[in-house]
Amino acid sequence: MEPLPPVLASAFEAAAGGGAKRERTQAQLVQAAVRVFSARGLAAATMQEVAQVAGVTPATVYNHFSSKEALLDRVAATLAEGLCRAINDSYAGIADGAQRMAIGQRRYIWLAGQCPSWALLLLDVLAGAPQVMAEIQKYPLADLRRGVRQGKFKVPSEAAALDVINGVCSLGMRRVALGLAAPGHDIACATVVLRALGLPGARAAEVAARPLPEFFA
Amino acid sequence: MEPLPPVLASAFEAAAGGGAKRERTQAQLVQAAVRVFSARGLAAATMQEVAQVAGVTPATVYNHFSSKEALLDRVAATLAEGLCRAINDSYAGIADGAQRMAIGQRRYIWLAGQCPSWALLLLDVLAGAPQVMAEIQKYPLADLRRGVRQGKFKVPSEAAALDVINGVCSLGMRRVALGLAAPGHDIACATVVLRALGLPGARAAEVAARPLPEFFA
Amino acid sequence: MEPLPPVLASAFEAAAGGGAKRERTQAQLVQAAVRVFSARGLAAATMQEVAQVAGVTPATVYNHFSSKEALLDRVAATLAEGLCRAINDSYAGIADGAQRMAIGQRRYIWLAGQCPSWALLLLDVLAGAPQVMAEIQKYPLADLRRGVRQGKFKVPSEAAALDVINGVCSLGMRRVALGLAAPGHDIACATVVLRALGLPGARAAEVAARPLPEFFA
Amino acid sequence: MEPLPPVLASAFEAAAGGGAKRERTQAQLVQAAVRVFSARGLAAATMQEVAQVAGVTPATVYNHFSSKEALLDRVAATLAEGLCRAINDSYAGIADGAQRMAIGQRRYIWLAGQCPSWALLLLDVLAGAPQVMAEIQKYPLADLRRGVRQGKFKVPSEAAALDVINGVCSLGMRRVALGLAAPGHDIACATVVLRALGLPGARAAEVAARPLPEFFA
DNA sequence: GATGAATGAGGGTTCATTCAT
DNA sequence: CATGAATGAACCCTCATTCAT
Repeated sequence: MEPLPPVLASAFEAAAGGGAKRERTQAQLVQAAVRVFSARGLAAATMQEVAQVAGVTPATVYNHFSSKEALLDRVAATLAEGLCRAINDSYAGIADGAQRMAIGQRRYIWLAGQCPSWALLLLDVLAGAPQVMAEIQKYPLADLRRGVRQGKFKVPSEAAALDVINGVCSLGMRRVALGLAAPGHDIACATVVLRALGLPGARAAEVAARPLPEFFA
Repeated sequence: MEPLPPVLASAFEAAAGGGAKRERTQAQLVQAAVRVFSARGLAAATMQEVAQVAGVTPATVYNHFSSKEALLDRVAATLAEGLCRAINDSYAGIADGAQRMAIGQRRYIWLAGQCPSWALLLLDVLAGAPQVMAEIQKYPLADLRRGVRQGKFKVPSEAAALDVINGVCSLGMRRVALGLAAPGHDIACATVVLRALGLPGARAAEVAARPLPEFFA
Repeated sequence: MEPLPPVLASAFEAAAGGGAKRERTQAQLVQAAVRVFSARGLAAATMQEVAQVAGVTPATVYNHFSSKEALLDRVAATLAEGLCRAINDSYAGIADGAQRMAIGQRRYIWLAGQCPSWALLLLDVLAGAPQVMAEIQKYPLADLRRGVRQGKFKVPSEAAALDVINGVCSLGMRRVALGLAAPGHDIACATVVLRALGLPGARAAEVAARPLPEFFA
Repeated sequence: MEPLPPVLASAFEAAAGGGAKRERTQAQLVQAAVRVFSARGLAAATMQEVAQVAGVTPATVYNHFSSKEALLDRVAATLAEGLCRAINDSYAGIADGAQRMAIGQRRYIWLAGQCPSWALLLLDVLAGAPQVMAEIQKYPLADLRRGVRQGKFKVPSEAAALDVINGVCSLGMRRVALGLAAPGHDIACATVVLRALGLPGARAAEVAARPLPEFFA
């Protein structure tokens, strides 16, 4: 089984590095779960293999997570929040809501190219963990509102705006992760999203194509 | 278990009404599968319950579909193609690519409000039947190209355009099916999609809000 | 699936060539059964595949054979009696009981080298069809008694003699069919059998090594 | 269902008496399997009945044996090695290769009379477990080579010799187990085998008829 | 005589989960 | 806290067999 790609590994480091033993064990279990879920697919993955990959017995997994679903939720939360924060931090210094939005779109899609199987896992677990999905909506929502406040975005409704932001991001990631995308798909996606949010076409293309800030995941 | 909503029932009628017994039985099985998959969820549904709902023995199901996956594929194809065609037919008389696109978006989202559980099932089965998903892409793709030829759409890439079309449609349907959407979400979604495809904001809103043609599913 | 080897095909010809249609159909079914049983193994073979190979429906098979076991019995009988008679006929002109015995041993083992999968099938079906096995005992038993009458064989009991005759023949065939035998295994087997039946060692080896009469199966 | 005959029971005792629980459970499962396989026949036996007879659930059986075939292999190995060793030990003090060979033949055939259903099971499982069969060949092979070294046996090939040894033993056991043998079949079989291996007739009969050493299975 | 369709019965196998130690 | 062992509950799937047409 391939090792965790570096770009994602840091998402687990905070937890794994924490002092308490219980936290460290749980972090190991989550890592094992990520690998098993990713390798086998959500439905086909078994608790027994998670335990085996983590180097413990199934009973131990249940000492930390009361059910498979609970473990899934934790995986979803860990993956999503780690990534969201890392990506959000990467453009902390940028004020323009439109540019922030474009960077977010492009980084997620870029990530899908860097570690495809993990991206597909992320999409899968989020589809099954709605409350986690709701939780991480705060990041795009904040950028959306910032853009609106700045007069750059103008949208019929926040709901429709979120649907386009998340919808394009999901499908763009999937397309890239499956190797079906041409180069520059991230920029194209960012462009259509910005236009959907109300930027004029030329301006959308320009903002979407700006160089990405560095990203330390 | 709720009965098949009328708007979807016609998708099965051709098959169910056909003369040959084999076809009739298969149509019954597909109907039963739709109900069971929808009620239990894709993963939790069992062939035994499908058989029971269809009024046959499990062995009979396997006489017609060699595996659960084969049955799922057929359900996906039946649902998707039936709907796609019905919706497409509903705006056959409309020449404007942008308006056709808006009608498509809105009809799918409207449908999610009419029969939420079927809509969620549709989204689920399509996620697991990529070849069916690919097959039905021809409908939005045709409208997209029509709009481009008419000079109404201008997109960075067909791939990005399809991602926005499908992404917004999926999330919009889900939001409506889950009862999380405000009234008019269909129009809002159509608006953002049209803008993403290059229509100026005002024009997008106007086209998206035009009255829908009648729909006989 | 490989065709029936010529050396065995004739075993079915009498039946297949017979005038009545019912007989011809049954002969086709038996041929199909031989191929399926041989290809899949007795336990794994299914009536449905037999039907398919024979080009009929399963129900038709049951019009001719009341059960799988009945079909198996017929296969056993057809194979065994066809072979026994052909081999027996091949040394009809030889009076010496010892030589007849040696020829029989060697022909069966030679056959296992010519068509291994059929030989293994024969061994399998005979193991499961004791009455057929009993029926074909008459051939070696006749040669045994002939040898005894001629004063060439001297055995503690007919039962022990049959056990050695059949035991060596079975294992020798299996060994050859599995490709585990050195050249000349047929002669070696015939030699030990003749010795077991009372021939002095040198004479056993000489008789066992005599040229085989022609064989038209 | 008849209990394990004492003469075979000891083959399981070492394992059953062992301290570790896992080993004890496996020994129970093997015992249960022996009884079920023997009562129902190899093909018709089910894991569920094995579990029931062992007093556990089917899942437990699969905790110890990954498949029905794995269980069968273990049964074959346990039966065969236990018996082989016990019989071999019973004539440990005898130097004469011919006599050792005769004792082996007779003991196996005697055993078939003592516990017929177990003998038939043994023959069945060995037919389906070639690697176990190969493993236990070392016992007769050693005696064969010993006899050859002692100048008592003279055989055309080891392969033919093994075929006669095993062939007669198998058929002799089966005949006795099925109740088809006259008294003294064991001696008759041993006689023909010794003659096949090169002993002169009179000497073969004398050696084969010597009293058997005691046997504590 | 042949068939299309259906089935009854059950088999092997899996896996989330529990509990005494 | 971790474990070894066990389990309950089903599931998917198979196949010999039947019967109206």
